[in-house]
Amino acid sequence: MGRPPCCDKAGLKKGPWTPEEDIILVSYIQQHGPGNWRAVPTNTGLLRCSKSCRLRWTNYLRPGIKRGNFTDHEEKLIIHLQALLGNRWAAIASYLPQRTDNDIKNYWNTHLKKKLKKINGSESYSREGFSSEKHQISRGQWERKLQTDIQMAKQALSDALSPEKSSGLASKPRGYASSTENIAKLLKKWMRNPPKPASSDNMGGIGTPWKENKSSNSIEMSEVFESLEVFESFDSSNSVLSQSLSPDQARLFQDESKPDVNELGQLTLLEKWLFDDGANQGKDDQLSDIKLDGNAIFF
DNA sequence: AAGCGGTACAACCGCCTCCCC
DNA sequence: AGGGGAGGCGGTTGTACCGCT
Repeated sequence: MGRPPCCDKAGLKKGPWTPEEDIILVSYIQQHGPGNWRAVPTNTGLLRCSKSCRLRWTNYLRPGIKRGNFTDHEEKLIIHLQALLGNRWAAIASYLPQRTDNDIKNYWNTHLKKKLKKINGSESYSREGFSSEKHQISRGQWERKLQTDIQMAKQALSDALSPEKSSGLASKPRGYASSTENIAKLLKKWMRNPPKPASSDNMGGIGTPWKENKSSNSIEMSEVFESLEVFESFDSSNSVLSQSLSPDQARLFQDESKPDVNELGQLTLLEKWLFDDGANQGKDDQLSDIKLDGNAIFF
């Protein structure tokens, strides 16, 4: 007797999630908190496998997720981090707490890959990312850019990890109201744009009612951009990176096309900077306020 | 106006890692 | 210490939408 399959094919529903399912999932998580995903389908009656529930939550329903266009800064940060970490989307996503790994992965595959190919030409860009030997940006420039982005990421990360500022990512069972609002919002949209009657809907679903209506998001998004513009103006003139790096350490950031043992060191260093550098808390406090406001706008 | 191709993104699949017994 | 199971992760696919011809 093997292990009970987590995704028992028989009787399980696949395909797009319906609003009803979302509501059931969210209300369950409101009560019990995320985790113990195996118990979720059993306790909720959802005909979904535990993985599917977890994925739906983490990629879509979780509070604090920012949707829509990626900002320039986010884009650059992703590019830098991808160069550093390779296709470790979860690790990259941890530096952009409002984005999911899936989102980042999709964005990379659909936008950035092509963009970088265009910019750098096929020679200097490989499937893994940059080949830094041929990278056109000089090391100094690149370090400065990275430094700026790291400052941003640091703040975002500390916000996400800070209990009082966190938008509820921690595993506390309470505090998922924003998620409910999220659902309510989506439901409104869904009511406004009800799905076309599916002629051959044998998946049991109702098509893809959830596709974000891009035009109807314009107001929200402009607000988001407003708040991020402050982000953009963030002055990162301190040279944390160059000051805290020995030449050897700095070299770690140079050649990166394939994750290897060194890379763990890189990640550790990166995280060290993100967490340890408390010298710029003044700026960070400003940013925290901005971000809090931003969250208030999002949800 | 219709058809077609490209793009974006949600969701699935299968492997891997970590934790618990 | 070893095995089993749950959760996590990255790659890939399916499909709806959009713009161009």
